Amino acid sequence: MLLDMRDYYTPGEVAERFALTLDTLRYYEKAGLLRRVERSPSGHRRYRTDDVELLHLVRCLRDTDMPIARLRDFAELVRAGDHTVPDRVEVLQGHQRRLDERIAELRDRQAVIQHKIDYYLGVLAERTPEPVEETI
Amino acid sequence: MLLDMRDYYTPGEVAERFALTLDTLRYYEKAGLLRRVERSPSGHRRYRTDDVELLHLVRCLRDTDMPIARLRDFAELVRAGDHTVPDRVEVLQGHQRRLDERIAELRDRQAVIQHKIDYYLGVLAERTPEPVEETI
DNA sequence: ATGGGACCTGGAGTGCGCTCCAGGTCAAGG
DNA sequence: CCTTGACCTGGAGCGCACTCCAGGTCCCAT
Repeated sequence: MLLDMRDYYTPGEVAERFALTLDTLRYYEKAGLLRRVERSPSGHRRYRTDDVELLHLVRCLRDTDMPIARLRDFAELVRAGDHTVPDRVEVLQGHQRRLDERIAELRDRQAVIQHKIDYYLGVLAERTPEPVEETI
Repeated sequence: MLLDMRDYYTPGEVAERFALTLDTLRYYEKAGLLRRVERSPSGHRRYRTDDVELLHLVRCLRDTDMPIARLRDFAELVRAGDHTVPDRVEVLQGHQRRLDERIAELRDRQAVIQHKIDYYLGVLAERTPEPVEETI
C-alpha cells in the first residue's frame, strides 16, 4: 500500500483543499500573495508545505476581508526573512483589532434590525388580535 | 426662536446624517432602494420622514453587506403595502441569520490568526532568550 | 446684476477581486 | 496512435457598488 510521500501538492489538490479555483490560485501568485511557486519539468506548479501553510493564512485573511494589497505586503514580509517577524505580528494584530471592530459593528447593526423586526411583529400581533390562549 | 418645523429634509442634510454622498443617495434612489423622492418646485429633492426612516434601515443593511439587489426587493415589499409585512420580517430574519453565521465565521478565522500570532511571538521569545525576571 | 452654493441630469469611469477564454503542452491509459 | 484530463499562458471580461463629471438651474445675499 505505497504511502504517497510526495513533498508537494498539485494545483488541483490545493485548490480543492482551500475551496479556491485554479484561476484564483494563479491570480494570488501573480498578485504576489505567494512566492513564485516551483514547477515540475513539464511546467506544472508544485506547491510545497510552505506554500500551503501561507495559503492557509492567506485564506483566513481574505475570508476576513483583508484587501489583496495588504496581503501582498504581508507576503513580502514573509519573503524578506525572519527579521520581519515583529512586523508580521503587527500586521496581524492590526487585523485582529479591525475584526473586533467589525464584529462589534455587525452586532450593533443587528440590534437595529432586530428592533425593526420586533416592530413589524408588533404590527402583525395587533392586526390579528388573537385572544391570549390561557392554560386552565 | 422660530423652531424649524419643516416636514422634509434636504439632500445635503440626509447625506450628512447617514454619511453618504449625494451621488450615493441618488444612486440608491435610481436603484429602487427608496421610492421616487418628492421634489421642490425647483426640482430639488425633499426627503420625508418616511424616506429617512427607510434610509436608516437601508444603511444598516448595507453596512452589514446586504447586496443592493436584495435591498431593492425589500424596498419593493415596503412600497407594495402593509400586507407584505410578513415577507419583510422573513427577509430581515434571514439577514440576521446570515449575520450570525458571518460573525461566527469571523470569530473562527480570528482564532486561526491568533494561533499564528502566538506562534510568531513564541519564535520571538526564543530568539531573545530574556531571563525570566523573578520577584524576590 | 453678480457671485456662490446647493442641487439637478445622464452617462462615463473606477477599483476590486476575481473569472473566463483561446489556444497550447504534457503524461498516462486503452 | 489517440484521446483524455490536468495543467499552462496572456489577456480580456465581469459584477458590484459606487464615484465622478460636464453642463445646467435656481435662489439668495452682497
